[in-house]
Amino acid sequence: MPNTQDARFRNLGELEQAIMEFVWSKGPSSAEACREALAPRRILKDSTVRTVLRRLERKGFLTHTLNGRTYIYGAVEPRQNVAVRAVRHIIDRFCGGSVEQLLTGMVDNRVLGRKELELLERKIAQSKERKG
Amino acid sequence: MPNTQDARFRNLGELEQAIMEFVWSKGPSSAEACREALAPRRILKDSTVRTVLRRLERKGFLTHTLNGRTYIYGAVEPRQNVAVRAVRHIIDRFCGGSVEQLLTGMVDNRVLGRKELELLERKIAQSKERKG
DNA sequence: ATCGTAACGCTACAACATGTAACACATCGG
DNA sequence: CCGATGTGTTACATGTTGTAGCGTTACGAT
Repeated sequence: MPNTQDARFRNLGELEQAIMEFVWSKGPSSAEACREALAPRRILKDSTVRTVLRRLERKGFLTHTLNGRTYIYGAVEPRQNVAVRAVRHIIDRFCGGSVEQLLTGMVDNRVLGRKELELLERKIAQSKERKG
Repeated sequence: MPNTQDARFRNLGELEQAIMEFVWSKGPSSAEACREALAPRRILKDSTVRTVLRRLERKGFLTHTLNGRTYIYGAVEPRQNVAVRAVRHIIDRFCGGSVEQLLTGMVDNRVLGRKELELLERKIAQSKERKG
């Protein structure tokens, strides 16, 4: 039985990750732009970059528009949304869907420390104002 | 270039997940116990279960002790720690290591809602009492 | 001591994911 | 019409995961 998980919940590969990172930071970009951006660290043929871009599009991370006959790939969702979706997936898988369990664990593991809690406190206050 | 990520940051496969789930919920268990637990949903040869258990041990999710000549596999870490580690990994990859970014995203995406924020508020209060 | 059985590791294989690229096709400008 | 540019197709190596066959070893009953 193959892995049935939706691709968007799986980890991206290293190169996929790097390319997404670039598109997220620089905005919609051509294949060539991606290739050049990666060039300092890894030399890739453009067909390589193109293949990965196409795969990322098929997986739902990117879409392209046309500029002349050049594909401009842009992220479907901002980084943060992808991160949140991934986290929600973890919550479902490891915490029985309970966000609290995760938060508790994060505090216990000092991933959420004093500073973050105080930030959240402010955010809670804001949220209360906004919505009643 | 293969994927260099530490195994403990990768998603577990479906069967691996199921087995971890069982061990986490029922505590240290033999291969047979695992097999029987999964049996209602999927019929597996014991060599299958054993292989996966061994892999999980190699990956650092399980350890075994001996009971007679039977291996008893127990989780190295509780679920929540694994979840938190996975989340931290996401934070590093998608949020530039900033927990705040993730939390903000979670609020924006309504993964953290009113209820959770209030729970966190209490937790913050507790934390303040405890540590000064 | 012997033999079946329980428990284990080793090896293998198919399916899929990912990095990587060669090549072939289309098209735009000169 | 030709080369440069941009794209899709196909392929292949390596690694992961699900699945299992087999061979080996040791324990308990005869």
